Amino acid sequence: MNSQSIKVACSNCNLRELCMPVGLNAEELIRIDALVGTRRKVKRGVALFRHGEAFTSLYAIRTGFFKTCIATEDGRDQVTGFQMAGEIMGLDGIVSDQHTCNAVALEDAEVCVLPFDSIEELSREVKSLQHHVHKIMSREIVREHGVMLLLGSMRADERLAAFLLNLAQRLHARGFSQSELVLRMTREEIGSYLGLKLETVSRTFSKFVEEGMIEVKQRYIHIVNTDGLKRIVNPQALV
Amino acid sequence: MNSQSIKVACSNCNLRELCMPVGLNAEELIRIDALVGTRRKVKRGVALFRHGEAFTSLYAIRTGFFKTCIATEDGRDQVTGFQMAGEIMGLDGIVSDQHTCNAVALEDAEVCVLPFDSIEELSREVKSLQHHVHKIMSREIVREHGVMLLLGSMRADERLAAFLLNLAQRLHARGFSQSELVLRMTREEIGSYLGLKLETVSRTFSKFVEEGMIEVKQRYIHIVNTDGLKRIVNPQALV
DNA sequence: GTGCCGATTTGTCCTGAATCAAACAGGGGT
DNA sequence: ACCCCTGTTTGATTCAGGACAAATCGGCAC
Repeated sequence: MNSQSIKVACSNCNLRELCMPVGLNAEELIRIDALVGTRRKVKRGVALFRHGEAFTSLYAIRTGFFKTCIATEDGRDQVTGFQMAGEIMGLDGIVSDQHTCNAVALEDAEVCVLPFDSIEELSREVKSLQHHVHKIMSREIVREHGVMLLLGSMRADERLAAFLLNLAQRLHARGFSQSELVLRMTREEIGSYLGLKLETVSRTFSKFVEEGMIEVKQRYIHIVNTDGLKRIVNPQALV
Repeated sequence: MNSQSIKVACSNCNLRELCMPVGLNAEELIRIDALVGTRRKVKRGVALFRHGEAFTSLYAIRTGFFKTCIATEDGRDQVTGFQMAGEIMGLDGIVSDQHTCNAVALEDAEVCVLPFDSIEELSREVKSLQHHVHKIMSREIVREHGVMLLLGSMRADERLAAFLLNLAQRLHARGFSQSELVLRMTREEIGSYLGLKLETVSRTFSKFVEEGMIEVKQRYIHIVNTDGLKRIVNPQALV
């Protein structure tokens, strides 16, 4: 067993508290090490999978940052999410055995390939894995409910504030600062996700800067007034 | 075994081709009959479950029509979906062991209560059930992607056309006409789902009537020109 | 039948975000 | 160091949908 094969295992992955193995005990953890068939590196700008491709596996992000988006034949394009280390992609493919969206790396990335057959097989034996898989899918459904709320009923500034707070919170859970972040996506991609045009995103950033909520230097964002942003999203929340 | 207990079984439910048992063979079908713990009648306007309540079961709709919606403390309210016979509700509750949205009956309804513990238990033994549960969750994720596309990038008339076509298609799959339908929800609920105000929904209906696309009489809708509606949603689709 | 009330339609005006346009970075390659 | 190209900012204008208001409709209780 060389150092490479040791590394390809959930049990010594530093993301195990965030990723597939959450909630598993030591013994179960060892059992799911076998889930990770291979690793795959994905260069910035390259698709991990595309709409229409056969679905075989879920993907757990080890490093890097992705967007998922759906594109219609008439040229519409909607970013459906941004994914970071420890998050699972590919759930959309299960229902029809083919992917229904594109997953594109926004920076050089590495993913663990989790063959779905193996996940189902092991899920039948390891109760806590089964339940965790259900939770992962349920979490995605709930996340999307939140996006629907955002898209259906929020103003531009509310959407952007919610977006920044969400990103910061997820990065914080991964050990990064909760007030400083580097955006991996363009203003246009943010706009697509939030149902806004890139100019509106840019203007709203500028407005937040004027109001002293944040500092912006290109993709770098410093959240100066977290409570202020929270108040924008939900005026009642903090009195 | 009386006639009542015979009826409480997937194997003689006329929705078995649409509901939980899809893809199961005769033997498996009998095994999942035991899943249905009880039936529950829900009067129009009453909540089957509410945000914050403990999650214990999924619900399969036998008869009736529901909406699911999330409400925020600041009074925002977003309809996240409309559900009809054969569809499964409650998936949002798995991740945190409590429901995160409200499910309200839009007409008198009856649901099958499927204790989630039992589903997981049986899923570990019946492969095809396991896979079907995964598909149901994946389908919901994909559906929500579609709603995100709609909310993020479509105009009012495109949203409403897509909504009508989707309803008609689902009703058709249940043996109803594909061109006539009776809306179970108010203009306001449609608007909430589509990210529009009720006045805009009403105006857009009127516009469709003027253009000869549909006929409207209160909640009754007759789709006169399906292709016309499809062209509104996607101009490229039909040449 | 009458009256009430919620749902819907329609009208008018207004506004937030889109559109169009132009200037302005900044980074990478040569 | 230079240029090019992509991404971003900012300005001016437009417009789709929202907000507000009023009229109409229909069902239901009495």
